[in-house]
Amino acid sequence: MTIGDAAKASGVNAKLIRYYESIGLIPEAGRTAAGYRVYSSSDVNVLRFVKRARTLGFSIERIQILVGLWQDRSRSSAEVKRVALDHVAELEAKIAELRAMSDTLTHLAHACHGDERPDCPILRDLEEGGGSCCDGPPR
Amino acid sequence: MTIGDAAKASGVNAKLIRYYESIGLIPEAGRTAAGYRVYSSSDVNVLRFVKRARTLGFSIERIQILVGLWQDRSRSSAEVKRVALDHVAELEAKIAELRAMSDTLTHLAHACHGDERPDCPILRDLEEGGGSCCDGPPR
DNA sequence: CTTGACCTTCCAATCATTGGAAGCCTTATC
DNA sequence: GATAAGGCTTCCAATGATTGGAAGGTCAAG
Repeated sequence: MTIGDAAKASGVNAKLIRYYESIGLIPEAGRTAAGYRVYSSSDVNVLRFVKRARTLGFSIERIQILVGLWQDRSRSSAEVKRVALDHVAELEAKIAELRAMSDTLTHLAHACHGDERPDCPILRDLEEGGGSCCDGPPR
Repeated sequence: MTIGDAAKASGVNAKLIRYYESIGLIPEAGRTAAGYRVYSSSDVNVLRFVKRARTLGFSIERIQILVGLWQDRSRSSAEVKRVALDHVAELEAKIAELRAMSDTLTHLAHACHGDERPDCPILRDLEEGGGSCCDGPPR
């Protein structure tokens, strides 16, 4: 299989496969006499694993670890679970951050007339640093 | 005020102030005879506006627009609101994406024993592409 | 033998921010 | 006046993951 075939079979862009190789996420592929990279179906399995892990938002660094655990028959599921839960914690932190942004902005936009007049609570918030306008009692 | 003073007053790193100037987000600062950048309190206000907007997750591109509207007395609040709501839509899309990742992983981790044995539903999901393991009926 | 589709490497851009290096300016102290 | 500290300047580079393009080699079919 050439890199293009492996790309189709795995769903990972050929360009990205080369990148993954360059950073050491996947091992260096074999080469034909002409210098073309050669892939086996087990290489494609690794690429599919990586793709699924990326879909779940794992960083390349964590995927390195996961691939290592995957191929280690003496792994403990506790190790895998810890990597996954570390990632979940990061996802939840990011979600909370975005949630706070969205809620603040939604609140401000709701208070904005949205007409032809220039007066706007959104700009007032940005101007004042979001300190204390319109907020309920602090808890 | 020097750039360091403006940084302290606005909360925006001096390095970042230079960057914002280089990309045209803020106008070029005046200079002393020796070439030092000079800032006024109104410059600091702009920096604070930018900082607050970044805190709310606005892209630099959108902040350009917001600063323009802020300084445009003939703006309509509808324009501001639209920019804000566009951003809210992006935030919500991102949140939904991360939510799906987190939920999937939480589910998988829950099904993982997390002990010394190698068997692990998380790795099985990554291996199989998350196709049909453990899912309820598709809707 | 030419065309087109593939492959190769290298460099660059994305987005916002941070870091360092090398060198100049200002201020304070000796 | 020398010197040291600390702030300022510019330029270059790195982050993370991915994508884009350019320039050139290779393979298969016609």
